Amino acid sequence: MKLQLQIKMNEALFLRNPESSALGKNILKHSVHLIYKMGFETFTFKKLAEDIGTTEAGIYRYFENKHKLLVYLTAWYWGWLEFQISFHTNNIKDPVVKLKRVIKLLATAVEDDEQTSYINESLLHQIIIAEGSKAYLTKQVGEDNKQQFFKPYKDLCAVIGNIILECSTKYKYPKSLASTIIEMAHFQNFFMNNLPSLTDFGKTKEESEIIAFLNDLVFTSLKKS
Amino acid sequence: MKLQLQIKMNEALFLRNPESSALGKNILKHSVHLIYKMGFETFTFKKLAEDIGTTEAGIYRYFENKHKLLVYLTAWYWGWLEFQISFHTNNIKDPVVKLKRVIKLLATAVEDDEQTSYINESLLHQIIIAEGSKAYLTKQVGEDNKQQFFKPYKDLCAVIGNIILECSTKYKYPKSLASTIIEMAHFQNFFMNNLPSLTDFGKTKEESEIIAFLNDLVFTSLKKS
DNA sequence: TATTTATAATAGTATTACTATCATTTAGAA
DNA sequence: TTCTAAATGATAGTAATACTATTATAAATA
Repeated sequence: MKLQLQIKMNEALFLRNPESSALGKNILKHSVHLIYKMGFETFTFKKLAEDIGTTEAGIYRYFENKHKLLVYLTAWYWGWLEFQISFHTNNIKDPVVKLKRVIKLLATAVEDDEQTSYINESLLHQIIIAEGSKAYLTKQVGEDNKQQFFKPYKDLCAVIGNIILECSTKYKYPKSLASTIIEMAHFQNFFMNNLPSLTDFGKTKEESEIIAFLNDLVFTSLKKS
Repeated sequence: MKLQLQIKMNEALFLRNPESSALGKNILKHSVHLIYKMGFETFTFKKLAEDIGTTEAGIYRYFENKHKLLVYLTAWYWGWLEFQISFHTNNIKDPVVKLKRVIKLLATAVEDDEQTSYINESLLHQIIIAEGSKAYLTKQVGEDNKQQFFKPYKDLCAVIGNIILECSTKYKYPKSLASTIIEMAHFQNFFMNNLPSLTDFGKTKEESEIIAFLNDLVFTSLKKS
C-alpha cells in the first residue's frame, strides 16, 4: 500500500487548486525547480510557462501572482514539516529528546521523497532558506495574515513552543524561542554557505554544527530556568 | 561645534557618490521615506524621481538599480550602528554590561537625529527590520559579497562576537550567537508587530520584552559555558 | 570668460505583470 | 455514444517597470 500525504491548503491561496490537475501539479513542480535555480526575483510566470510548455495565461488561472505562489509553497512546506515532526516525535515521551529531534529536522537538508508528491522537498527546503522570509516581509503581511496564509507557520511555532514548555514549565519565552529556532536553523545555514564569517561553521560547512549550536542555545536556556 | 558623522561607503555601491550633491542627498532621504512608506517591492525609481521632483534618469546616474540602493542603505545603517555601539560602550570595562548595551541598541527604535544627516535613522531602522534581509537573500549574494558589500554587517558581527568572547572565553559559537542576536532583535520586532503569535510579546508590543528575551537567551548561554 | 560637469527634459526599448478573447481539446453526464 | 461543460492552448493587448540614450540647459570651476 502506498500512502499519499495530502496537505490541506488554504483555498484563498489559489484561483484553481493546483493539486487537482496535471497542469497544476506541473506548476508546483516546475516552480520549485525554477525558483531554486534562479531565485525568486528573477523568476517569472512567463519563464515558468515556457519551462512547463504552457502559456503564461495558463499559470494565471491557478495563481493570482508569484507572491501567492511563494506563500503557497512556504505554507505547504510548513504543513509538511509539521507532519514530519509529529511523525518523527511520535511516541517519544521525553520532551528534551523530542525538542532535539525537532531541531534536527529543522536544520537538516531533507532527502527528497520523489514518490511522495510532485514537490521536491529537498529543493523546497533550500527555497525556504533563501526565499522563505520574503513570504511575510511585505507591506501586505497584515492582510495576508488576516486571510490565514501563515497559519501553518504559526501552528508549527505553537507546536514547538509547547514542547519547550514541556521541557521547562517556567520558561518565559516559548514562542519567541520557537520562532528563533526555526529562523536560525535556516539563517545560519544560509550564512554558513554564503556569508560564512557570520557563523562559526565556515570551515566545515556542516549542518551538524548548526544543530550543535542550536541545541546549546536552547538547552542552556531551558536548564537554567 | 557641530560634528557630522561621515560613514565611509564602498564605492562600488554607487555610480556617483550620493553624499556629494544635493540631488544625491535627496535620493537618500526620499528613498528612506518611500521605502518605509510603501515597501521595497512597490518602490520604484520612477516614484522616487517624482517624489524628489527630478527624473528617473537622474536617479540612475547615482544608483545602478534599486537593489544597489537597498544594499547601500543597509550598509550605511550597519556602519552607523557600529559607530553607535562603539560610542555607547566606550569606557565600559565589564563585557557583560557592554553586551547588554549592545542588545539594547540593536533592539531599540532609535530616536531620529534630524541634525546629523539627510538620513532619518529611525525610519531606516524600520526599513532594516522589514527589508534588511532582502539585501543578501538573493542569487547574487556571492558576487555582492566578493565586492565587500556586506562588510559593515560582518564587521558589526565581529565586534559583537568579540564582546561575547570577552564575556566567556570558552563559548564555542561567538559569531553565530552574534548574528542570531542581530537578526532576532529585528525579526522578533517584526513578528511582534505583524505576526504576534510567533512571539511572547503580542500583548504589550514592548521592545523592552524583546531585550529581556535576548538577554535571557544570551546570558544563560554564556554563564553556563 | 571659457569649459567642464551636473541636471532636466524627452524619447525609446525590452521585460514584467497582468487581462481578455476565442478556438480546441478533454472529461464527465445523459 | 453524444452532448455539454470545463480546462487548456493560442494569440493579442495593456500598463507599468527597469532600464539606456540624446540633447539642451544650468551651475560650478578654472
